[in-house]
Amino acid sequence: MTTCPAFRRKKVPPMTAPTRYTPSEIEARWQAAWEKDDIFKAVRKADMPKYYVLEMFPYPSGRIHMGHVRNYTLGDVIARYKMAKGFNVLHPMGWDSFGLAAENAAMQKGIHPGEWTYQNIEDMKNQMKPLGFSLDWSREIATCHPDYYQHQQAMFIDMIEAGLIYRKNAIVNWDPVDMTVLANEQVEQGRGWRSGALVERRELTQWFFKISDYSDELLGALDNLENWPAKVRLMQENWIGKSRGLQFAFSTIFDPEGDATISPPDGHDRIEVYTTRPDTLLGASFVGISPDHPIAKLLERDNAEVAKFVAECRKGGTTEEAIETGEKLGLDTGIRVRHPFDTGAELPVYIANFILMDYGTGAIFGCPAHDQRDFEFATKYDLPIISTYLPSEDAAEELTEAYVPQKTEKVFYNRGFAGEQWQTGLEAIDAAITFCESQGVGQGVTKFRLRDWGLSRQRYWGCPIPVVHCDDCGVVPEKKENLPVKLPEDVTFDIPGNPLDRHMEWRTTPCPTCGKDALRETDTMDTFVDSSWYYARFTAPHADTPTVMEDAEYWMNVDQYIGGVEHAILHLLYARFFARAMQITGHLPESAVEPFDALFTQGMVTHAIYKSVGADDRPIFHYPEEVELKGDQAFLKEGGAEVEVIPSAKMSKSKNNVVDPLSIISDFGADTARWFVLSDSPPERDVEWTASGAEAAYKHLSRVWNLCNRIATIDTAREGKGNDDLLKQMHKTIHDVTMAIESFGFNAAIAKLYGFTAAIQKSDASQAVQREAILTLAQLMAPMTPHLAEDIWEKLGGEGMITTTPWPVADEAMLVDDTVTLPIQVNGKRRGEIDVPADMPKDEVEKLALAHPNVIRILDGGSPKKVIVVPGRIVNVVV
RNA sequence: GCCCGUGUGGUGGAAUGGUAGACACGACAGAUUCAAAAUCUGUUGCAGCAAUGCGUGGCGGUUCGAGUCCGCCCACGGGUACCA
Repeated sequence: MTTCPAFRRKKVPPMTAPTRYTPSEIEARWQAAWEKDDIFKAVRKADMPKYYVLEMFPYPSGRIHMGHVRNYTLGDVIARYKMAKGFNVLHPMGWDSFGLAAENAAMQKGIHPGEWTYQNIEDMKNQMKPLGFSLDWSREIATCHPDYYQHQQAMFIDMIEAGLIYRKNAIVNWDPVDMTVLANEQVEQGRGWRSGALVERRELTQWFFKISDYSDELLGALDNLENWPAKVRLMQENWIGKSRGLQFAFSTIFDPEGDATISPPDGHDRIEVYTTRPDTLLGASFVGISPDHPIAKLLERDNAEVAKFVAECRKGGTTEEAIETGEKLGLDTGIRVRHPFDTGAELPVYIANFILMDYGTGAIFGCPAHDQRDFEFATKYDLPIISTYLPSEDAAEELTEAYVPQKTEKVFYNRGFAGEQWQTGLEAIDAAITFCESQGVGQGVTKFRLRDWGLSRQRYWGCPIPVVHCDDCGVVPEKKENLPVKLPEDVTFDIPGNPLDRHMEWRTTPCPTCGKDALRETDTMDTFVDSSWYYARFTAPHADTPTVMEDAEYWMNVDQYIGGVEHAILHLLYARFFARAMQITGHLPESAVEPFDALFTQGMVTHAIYKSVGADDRPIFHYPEEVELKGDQAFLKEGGAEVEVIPSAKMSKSKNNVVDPLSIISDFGADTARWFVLSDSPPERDVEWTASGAEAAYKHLSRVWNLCNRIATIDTAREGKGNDDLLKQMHKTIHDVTMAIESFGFNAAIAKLYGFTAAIQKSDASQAVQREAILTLAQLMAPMTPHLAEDIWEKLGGEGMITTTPWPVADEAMLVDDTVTLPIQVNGKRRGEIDVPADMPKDEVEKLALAHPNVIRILDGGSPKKVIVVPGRIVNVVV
């Protein structure tokens, strides 16, 4: 900034522009200009095509991180690009502001969850504003605000009436010391994270959405989501898990040895099982039931051994991962069942800790020969292993592991009972179902893995479930005119558990039906409910009904939804269900049951971890700003000790490798931060944040800015050279960048913009052409670096604001090349190249290729077997 | 465990089945400077003086041609229903 004396001595041309790119000045000025004109405020305009861009709204943790910057920059590029393409853009922002972290903060810091949350929202908004996103802040919503959740409560009541919600028992993680329900993430290795007590599974009556009624619908509709990533559709398909199988019953023999130690439970003379592999029925060697199966529960009452075992099974967390990876345990109940086709055979009934009551019938038969888990179970409990099919007719039956071929593979059925001896698994399954049905042994049924959505949470910081428990009238929805059921504010978190349970003043309320004193429901809703309809609320954020039909009809669906792939299943599936539920209850039009037309899933932002070892052998993680990099090595700024560099880890507070975007913005400006998060990596991949990359981005933007100033001072009368070349490259760049933005190839777009910048820099074209080139460059950069683009536009006399200027259109005539360079391959290896006219016929290209010195040398007088000419691409000579 | 991804130079990455390494970082060399920073120019996959050979996590396959398609394996990441 300061001018040194040596510089002053030189003859300096009179300066007409500031000498340095200063983003802080530029960015503040343009943000004020956009705000003054309210250009991002979305207003319904019937005569304009709309475009709704939505990024998954953030949880207000208090600090934005680079992941947010990336997510919202991606959305902003689309929003600004679509605006330039003439769309009426809706680009709103809000806060997913109920959740566990606020209660944790309350416990740790003694601050009220509401106060903590609202302060975080304020802070994060202040951190986001300098980034210059094209957001319509007038539509801001926070899910923890009664203005939002009262409508959720109203819809909840509508959905109860529509039969979409019911109550049933379900299992939770119970901390027996803290006497509280734990979230899965609060269970560490089977123990409560605070108390350290072994977690138990406990049953509670809870609220459920009947999402499973829509399994087939949600599955089938995936086919129409063409603009969703295939991987997300596949993940949802597998999650819903449609299967066809056989459901049948084994008849039970309760007293096989005649000593009558086990009393036959009433109504349990049969055990219903479901199997997707009925073709393995003759290989069955045991029956397994869930510890939560009615028979297990009956036996538990008067059999101490069973009671002990079942109690053991109930220890540990509830996650599928914990159950599947834990040790497989079983207990022989003494009960036997008859095999339906081998009436002489009796199979033992085991209670097994890996069988889920929620899936199928809560009971299975085990076929150890064709299922690795059953194989291990059979080995452990010394049960027979009986093959039903073999890889060949003479293959040995002795197995050292389960034989599990693809279902599409043909195998030899040595104990088949339906269909051919040689058939595929799929054929055998169908044949087995048909045969069993004809014999009156069960029937073919379709089942889904998808379970109903349990929405009850035994927590304070969530949307209260608007129902009342009355001694006389039972469970009754609150009257709509009494909404919102607001959370009480006078609560404390010094005692574990849900403060709502203890708040008798809040709980006590008149029964909506009979008026007598009754008690409020103290469960609150899963935060996935909040995020299942915010996209719809954004279309009419201040309405006194959940949605407004005209607005929903105009703005829905979301044209482009952007967020992390970690939401591929739960959030996105729940939102799809909820849109249907809203349609049924009259809150969304039929056309909006699939609310997200296109989905883009972006990767994480990662950063190296700097680690050293402290005196007590415990690892110390250093912040990036504490570390100085020299090549591959890193040293502490203080003391100079070398630290270990662990590359590319997910940014995490506990590892101190979180880069604060605010410091990047204050050092280099928002445009640099935006340019950098877009530049190096494709948006769907994880991106490594490096300080050097950010500096490079800043240098480039400075170059563009300097270039603009230089062009402003060129003599306008100068003729210049290479005008057409620069214009040609300009049109190619318009074309390439437009295509790249349309396909989320922002990193590729930026590479083209680098190339075009270099071309302008080296160009000797006239001032008019150079001016046109850099104005176009500014337009193409505007979605990414809007402040810099506006500044260039203004300096070189562009009309109005660049943000509201239509997107440039490439001249098709300028895109075609007269000649092309064709690589010449011999046997697929590149051996040379030739320049030919673009429209040269194949046989002439072939002649030229064969005349190439390298080809002649390799052919060595012989003739080629074959010559492949792909016009405009390649020539391959096969010898 | 199960489901879904990802894997390319020293680094981030590019490449409708058609010249592997665009663009950028870093490094090296040069210009400029009293000197440095900044800026500008050039070189840079590996081996080799070179001709050339080898190269996209590993092994195999399809193809005139494979980073790209298929099969198996390895490593890492996401999800696994109460983190959001």
